[in-house]
Amino acid sequence: MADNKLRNKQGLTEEEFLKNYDAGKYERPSVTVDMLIFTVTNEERKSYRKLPEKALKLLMIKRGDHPYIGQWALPGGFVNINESLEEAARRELKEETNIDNIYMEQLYTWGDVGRDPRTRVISTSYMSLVDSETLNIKANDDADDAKWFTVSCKLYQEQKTVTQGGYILQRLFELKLSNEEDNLSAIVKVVKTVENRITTVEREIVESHGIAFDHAKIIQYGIERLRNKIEYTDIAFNLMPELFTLTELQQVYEIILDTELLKANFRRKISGMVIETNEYTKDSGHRPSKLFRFNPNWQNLIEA
Amino acid sequence: MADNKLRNKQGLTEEEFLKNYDAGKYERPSVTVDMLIFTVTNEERKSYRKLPEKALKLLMIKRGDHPYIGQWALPGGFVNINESLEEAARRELKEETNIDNIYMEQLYTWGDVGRDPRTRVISTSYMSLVDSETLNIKANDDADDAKWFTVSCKLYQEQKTVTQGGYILQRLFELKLSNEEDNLSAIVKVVKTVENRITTVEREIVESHGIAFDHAKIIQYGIERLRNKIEYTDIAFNLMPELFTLTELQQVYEIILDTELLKANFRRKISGMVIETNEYTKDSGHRPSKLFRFNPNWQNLIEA
DNA sequence: CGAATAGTGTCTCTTAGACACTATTCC
DNA sequence: GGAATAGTGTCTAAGAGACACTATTCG
Repeated sequence: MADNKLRNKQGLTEEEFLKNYDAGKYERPSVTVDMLIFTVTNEERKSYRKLPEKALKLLMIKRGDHPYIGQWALPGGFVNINESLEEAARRELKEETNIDNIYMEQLYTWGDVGRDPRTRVISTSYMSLVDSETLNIKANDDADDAKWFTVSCKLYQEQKTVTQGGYILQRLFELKLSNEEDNLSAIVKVVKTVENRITTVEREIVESHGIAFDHAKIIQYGIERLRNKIEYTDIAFNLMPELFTLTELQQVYEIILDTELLKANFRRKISGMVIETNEYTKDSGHRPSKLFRFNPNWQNLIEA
Repeated sequence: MADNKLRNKQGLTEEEFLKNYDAGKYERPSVTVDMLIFTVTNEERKSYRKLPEKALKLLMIKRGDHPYIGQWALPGGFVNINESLEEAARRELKEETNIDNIYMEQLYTWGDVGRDPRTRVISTSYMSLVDSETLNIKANDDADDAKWFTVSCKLYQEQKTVTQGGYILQRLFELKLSNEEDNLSAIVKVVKTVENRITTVEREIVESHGIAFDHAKIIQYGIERLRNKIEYTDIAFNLMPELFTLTELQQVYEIILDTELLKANFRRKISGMVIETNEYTKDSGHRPSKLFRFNPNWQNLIEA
């Protein structure tokens, strides 16, 4: 901290300055955290001999009050004046999932003026990845209901326009959230502009059915980040149970990346991240497969 | 937006609800933006035949008031209630550099409770990259002085401790900011913990000489991001003038990454990102070199 | 010519992608 | 045997890294 004896232009020491500091001079925005809590679950198996398919799930909360009453929003809430952003995020996470110790990462801070019709709200979004076996949902107080939705986010239109000094790349993503009861959807437009060496990316919600606030944008951004990071980090293992087969791991990569991967190549790529055990799956209706665990000593080359 | 006719538990429509909404219920933090404005400049050439060396520069502002009076802080300021985060960042950028249209990217939001001794402040940091030729510094109102500092951030200690379920990787970075008049420095500790498949990264300022608030941490984070992104995106070109030689471009990569690169390999790597012109450097004291410009149609494979 | 920088060719090793093949279990 | 999944070997093409070489300008 600064030297206490220095005086400012008004002749005040730091101590005097801080005592007189009026924090109420400016009107302040509210600050919230929004949580993207992802997990991967096994769906019903189609035949007793087939493997169950996996699905990427996102936790949403039904709004019980205005605004967007009856629509679905990301879990989250206001940041208390005496807790850090991260503490607020962990608190929300605990309230929703009843789990303490899970992977969490700050994504982005959304600060547009009209985001929330109640008042000016700036929101920092966090992404959390949970293994579904460890999971146990607990409903929140100020919300009607918390439910898992199967998420998909597909690029369905891409348009590139070449300009004098660059180009405009416009992409439309269709975001779908569904479970037994509800089907939500949204279209998010992502526009990347390159003009005179300057790149800008803008996101806009074109339409939103049943998804509150600007949360469709936040979800699309989160899925994009998840897709990027799964390629060069080990975050996927946060979605896995303690022991898993390589096919299960591959399925998780496939639903997140929304592509099919070749088995042999996949296994080579992740070979350093896993440790073989001596256990095997049972009652599979076909050849049992070896179980693996995460290798915590895998060294990530790129990330900090 | 939600259906206006729906009524909440208190029997209010959305219109009625919003009219009665009391935004003042909770104490709110202040929200600021902090700008990391980087540029690359040519230093004095040592001999008339040698090429000038390049230096990575960061703009800092001398604090004219408490707290941290006399120390140096990142440019930035409070977010007004009627402007978006990004607008606030662009406004600060314009105030400091007098330039409108430059590269800017949101980095991270810092929300620890004790960050600012005046009051609770949550700050979103942005990184901007400017070509030094286009630059023209304009001093800020509430600051004594704005000055460019040569930045370096070196890893000088790395310690890995293996635990039962993972490891702890502790890294110490030495951050140095210097110009003709001032030498600032800080040591930032970055601890990566992997335990039971969960990865956590924490940053802590071990010591800070002349750098205000937690800004040493923010700078270290920004440089890390810059180093990562220069490897797989085209952001480096924001630091280049319209026309440049490949050696200049390589020098920019080298000072940011803090390593020497092999010329032939570097040229192969960036060949798709540049367009050859018919112009050459003059009066170089040796063989002139071809000038290139950025190729705006270079397709980035990874990023959105 | 020599100092300094510009610019190119090529070898090696690693990795990503595609494909084909073998192995094992249960019914 | 057949259905289903487990698991491996190998070819090819692209890329990263290291190194050596040639080219051009100015003084």
